[in-house]
Parts: sequence; C-alpha cells; structure tokens
Amino acid sequence: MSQAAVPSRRTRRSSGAVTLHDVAKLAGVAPITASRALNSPAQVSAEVLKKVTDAVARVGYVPNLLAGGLASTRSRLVAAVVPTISGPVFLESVQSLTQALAESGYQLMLGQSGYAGSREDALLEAIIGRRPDGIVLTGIMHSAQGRKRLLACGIPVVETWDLTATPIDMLVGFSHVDVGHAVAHYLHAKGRRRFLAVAGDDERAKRRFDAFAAAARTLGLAEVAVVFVPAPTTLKSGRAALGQALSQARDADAVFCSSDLLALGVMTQARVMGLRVPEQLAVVGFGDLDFAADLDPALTTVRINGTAIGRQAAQFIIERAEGRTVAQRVIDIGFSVVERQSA
Amino acid sequence: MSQAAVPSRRTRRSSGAVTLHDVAKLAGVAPITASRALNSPAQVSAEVLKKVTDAVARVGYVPNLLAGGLASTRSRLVAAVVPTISGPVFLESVQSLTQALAESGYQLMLGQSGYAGSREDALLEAIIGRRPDGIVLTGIMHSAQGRKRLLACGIPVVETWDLTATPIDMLVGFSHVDVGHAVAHYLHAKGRRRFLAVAGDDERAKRRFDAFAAAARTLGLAEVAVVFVPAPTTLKSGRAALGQALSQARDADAVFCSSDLLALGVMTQARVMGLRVPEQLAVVGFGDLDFAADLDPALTTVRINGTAIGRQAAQFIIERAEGRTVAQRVIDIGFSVVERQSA
DNA sequence: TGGCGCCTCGGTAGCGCTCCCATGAATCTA
DNA sequence: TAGATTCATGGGAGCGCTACCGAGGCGCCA
Repeated sequence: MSQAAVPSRRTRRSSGAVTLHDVAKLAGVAPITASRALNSPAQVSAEVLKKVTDAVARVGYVPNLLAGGLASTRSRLVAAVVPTISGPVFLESVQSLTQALAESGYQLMLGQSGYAGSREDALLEAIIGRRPDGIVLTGIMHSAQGRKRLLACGIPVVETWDLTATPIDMLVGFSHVDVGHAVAHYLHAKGRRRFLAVAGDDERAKRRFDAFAAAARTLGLAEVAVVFVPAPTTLKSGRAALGQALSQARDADAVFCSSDLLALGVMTQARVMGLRVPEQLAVVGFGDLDFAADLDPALTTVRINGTAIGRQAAQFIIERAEGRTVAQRVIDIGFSVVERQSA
Repeated sequence: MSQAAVPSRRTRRSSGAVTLHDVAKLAGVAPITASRALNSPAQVSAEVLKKVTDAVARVGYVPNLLAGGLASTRSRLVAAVVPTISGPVFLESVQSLTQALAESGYQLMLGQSGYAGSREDALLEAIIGRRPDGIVLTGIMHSAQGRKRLLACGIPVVETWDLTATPIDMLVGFSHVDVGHAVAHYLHAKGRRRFLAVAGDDERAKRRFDAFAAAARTLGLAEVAVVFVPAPTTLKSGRAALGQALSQARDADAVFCSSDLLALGVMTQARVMGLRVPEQLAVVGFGDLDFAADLDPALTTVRINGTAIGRQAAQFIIERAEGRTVAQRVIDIGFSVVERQSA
C-alpha cells in the first residue's frame, strides 16, 4: 500500500513526523485548505476534500493536536481529579466521563489528589499548565487557594458528588445531608431504633453521618455511635469497625455504612459473630456498587447514578468548550435508597 | 498580595493568560533566560533565579505545557489504555502509574478500549495525535493494524499484564499460562481432583484456563468443565455460573475463577446452596483485590503485583523520554498463589 | 599580556497548527 | 451590465515556548 514518499527530514528539532504541510503539498492545496478539509469539511469542495483525505490516507497523517491546541487555544483535553482511583466509588463516573468525552473528540487526563489533599497544589499546576478545556473535580474544592487558582485561570470547572451553595462554576451532585436523613428515616420506618454507623473519615462521609445522627436525634432515638475508619474504606476496616461499634452499643439493630465495601465487611463480620442480617442487624451501604444486588443477603444501599454524573459533567464542559453558555449550572441528580434484603 | 499588573490584553487569538514573556519583562531578563531559570535552574545565576521566581509568584504564571511540548517535542503526557476502568483489576496499576508519572512531572491520559476492541483505532488516533511521550497498553496489542500504527509513530510503548515473544517495544507482565498451571498444581497438591472453572471471556483469561485444563489433563484428572461469562466479570455472573458449572459436574471439589469478584460470587452462591467452602468446594480467585484477604472464608487467590506493574511501566517510559536506552525491555514480574482459607 | 576555555545570557528561528483577512471566481440583485 | 453578495481558497502572522548558536565577561594558564 504505502511506498508513499514519507518525508523523513528528521532534524534535531522536528519530530520527523508527517505534517499538515506534507499532506497539503501532496494534495496540491494550501495548508490552510487541508486544515479546513479535515476540521470543517463542509467548507471545502468535494474535489478538494477527496484529494486531501486521499493524501492523508497515503502518508498516514495524524494531526498534531498539541499544535492545534496551541493555535486555537482549545486543547480538547479535560482533566478529572479524583481522591484515588482505586476506591471503586467514582469509577462509574470516570468511566462514563471518559466515554462521553471520547465521543466528542476530547481526551481525559486523570489526576489523583489523595484524600489528604497535600499534593493538590502541584496537581492543579500540572493540570492548568496543560490548558485543558475543562476540569472535573470529585467533591467540591475547599481550599481558598485552590478556588482562587481555578477561578483565575478561567477554565470551566465542574464540581461533582456534592452540593454547595457556592460552586466555583458548574456542579452536578447530590446532597449528602439528605442522604443521611433519608437513611435514618428509612431505618426508622422499618422499625429500627438503635443505630450504628461506620464511616470513612473523608469530608463528605462525615456530612452524611452528621445528618444521619441528627435525624436520629430528631426522631427521638438514642445517640448514634459512629465509628470512623480511614478513607479509602475497605472490607477489612468494615469488619474491624463492627466489633468496635458493637462494643459501644451492643443492643444496636441497624448499621449505616459509608460504602458498600464497608457494608460487605460489616455483613461478613456479623455472620462470623453469629449475628443474623437483617433479623438482628439491618445493614445499609452506600454507592450501590455492582456487587451489592447479588450479595446474600442482597445489600440495601443508597444508589448514586455515577454514570449520569459523568455524562452530565462531560456535557457541561463540551457545551462551554463549544462556546455555548450553560443556563442551568447546578444540577442535583439526587439519589435513591434501594431496598433489598439487608435492611 | 497581588495588585500585580496582570497584563490582560486578551485578543481574539490569545488566551489572555500570563506568558513567559510577561514574566521575563517583569524580571528584566530575556524570555529564554526566564525559561532556563524555570527548567534548568542550575544554568542561571542565583540573582537571576530569584528575580524570575519572584516575578512568577507575583503574576501567578503557569507555564503553557502545550507550547512547551510543541517546541521541545516532549509533551510530558503518557497515555494508558485499559479495556475498562470499571473492572477493578487494573486499578492498582493505573493508580501507581499515575502516581509514579506525576512524581516526574508527567500526566496520565486515560483511554478505554472496551473489551470488544472496536473503537481501538479511533482511540489510537486520538492518543497519537496528542504526541504522548509513551503509551501503556493493558494486555498485548494483537491487531496487526494497531501494531503497525504504534510502530510507525515511534512512541515508546509498554505492553502490560501479559507476556509475549514479540512485544511491540517494552513489556512488563507475567505468564497467564504459568498461572493456569500453578493453580492446577496447587489444587492437586491440596488433594482436589475434580476441577471446575469460571472465567471471563476475555483473551487473557481464556489462556489461563486453557492452561489450567491442560495441566489437569497432564495430572491425570477428569476433564475440567469451564463456564465462560462475559467480561467484565461480576459477582452476579459468578453466582449464576456456579450453578451452571455444578450441573455439568456435580461431584466437583474445586473451582478456579478468573477474578476475585467472580470468586466472591461463587462463594456466595455456594453458601446459599449449602455447600461448605473449602470443605466441600475449594475456591481460588485471581487478582488478590483488597477485599480478598478479609472475606470469610479468606479467599485463596493469585496475586499480581499491579503496583509494581504500574511503577515499572512508568520507569520504562521515563527512561526513554529522558533519552536513555532501556537494556532490559521485557520484565516478567511473576505472580504468586496466596494460600488462605478458601482452598 | 594575550590566548584559551568556561559560564551566563540573549537573539533568532522555528515546533505544527489555526486565526484573520484578502483574493478571485461564481452567483445574485437591480 | 454594473454592483453587491456569496463561496472556495490562499497568504501572512502568530499561539507560547524551546533548540541552536553566538556574544560578552570572567578566571586560568603560559
């Protein structure tokens, strides 16, 4: 197929790769015309279009998007920041975000902030330096420093997985306070009266559990014993935490866990201890990970539509990148308590 | 702090952001000197260095790495391709890859190929177009088209999670065939004689299970009944598959699963069916996800050091990006069968 | 004192692409 | 038929940065 004269005047500076100029020369048109043929085919004649696409195929041209991004100040790169990728909670969002972006020709850059947030500044620098067309944050940005930075650089920002009255820019999330209330009322309606809680020590989980405890108080129930475990949460910490929690309140009849993994740990430990779920102990998780529905007993949990979050975040950013303005900049996607067997 | 005269001559073309020129002007040096002060501080005098860093701080300069990448043909971007991010198997690798890269100033771009591999071509185009300094592939690249493309573009490539005699470039992985053999021998040594297998239908799992079945044959055991489930594997498919597998071979005394999630499903289903693990049925997983050790019974599984894979892949690419040559381009990081309670 | 090398700094010229504006041809209106 | 309007194409300039080379200042040796 290709003994096509691939120009290989690889100088010290040039990468030696095929450029748009080569394509244009081969097609017998000006570089800018070749550019148009590739980026807005509607603007060129059918004849030119064919010549250019043929030339592209012959030399195996791949546009240099770095150069394109520099020239057009649109990098077609979007950055996503997650605390850590190995906690499975945000995966669904990242997955759908990647996919939705890819469909529109955008590529995702992944950054991990760590739950500590220490490297956050360096990470922001690395991200902003790449001039992405958008930044998706998991959780809202709290450090004043970081907010200022993001505001100053003028890049569209989507905060996710949370709700706040003062978003930096755009937001798609849900109320952690409402989740805490909803679960407390759910358990109360099921006749449970003595609540326990096992939670990761990240900021959002804490808010869920403060609300959970507050709602229990409002319902006239005993004070909720909350055991905090280090984020990211694991099955192991769930097992350990249940023992600890029960020692604080042995007559407990319900546990709310800040993740499904934690809930699985709690259920495992309960079984080992001879506690029957849900008869003696109701267990509620959070996240509705794909295994939750098929555990035995099936896990009652809080479902967050992570796919919707990712898709909506992508849409927000694409809208803005294409120059349109986003009317509704804050979206509460809500949540639902999924009733199964465990509570 | 900053009433610093941020130049905001935002033209139609310019992003209006602070540039190196602004910094240089403020510091009273030439742009190239400012560049050196930031990128190779050893080459400038202490005095100049201070003037430049002060100026940077005053105007809040963030280097445009797109422009830098274009000029130096080093984007400091690395692409990673995974089948899907939501299967938890590769997470550990992605996590350590991201981290190791970040420490050296590289940023990860994430691409999802899907298990089907249909969008692979478009994905490669999107990746190559960004001129990354390296590409990390999960699994080896099979399509001749894809291999050719990667070879042609001259970007360092690391294939992972597999072993082949003909890598495109560099490789860090392990032998799936050896895994199959090792598990068969492990179970045989434990006195098990009638093997079952539940596997995702991806290519690597298939190779593990062919080897597993072959080893069983060599050991003089009955033919292994293998049930394939669609990738990515889930707890649910594990539960369903066990029933199906047992109907084919009801006297089975051991199951090898192609993922820990599948194994959890199998164990869950076994419990529901009144089968005791490991007494009546030994269960072996694959992956050693973080929950495996703390299940009840604790899951015997095959441990792959995903962190080491990610770290090594990062090192490979960084070495090459810095212009050094990599002597040992293929690394077998091996695996280990982790004995716990389930088998 | 001159010649040599080293170190610091600057000018110039791109990297590969797209923006803005100008050109000529073809089409339309009066 | 002249003038205004579209359309397809091209020229020139520049996005923000760094590679390359050259210039001047310094200390060193003979």
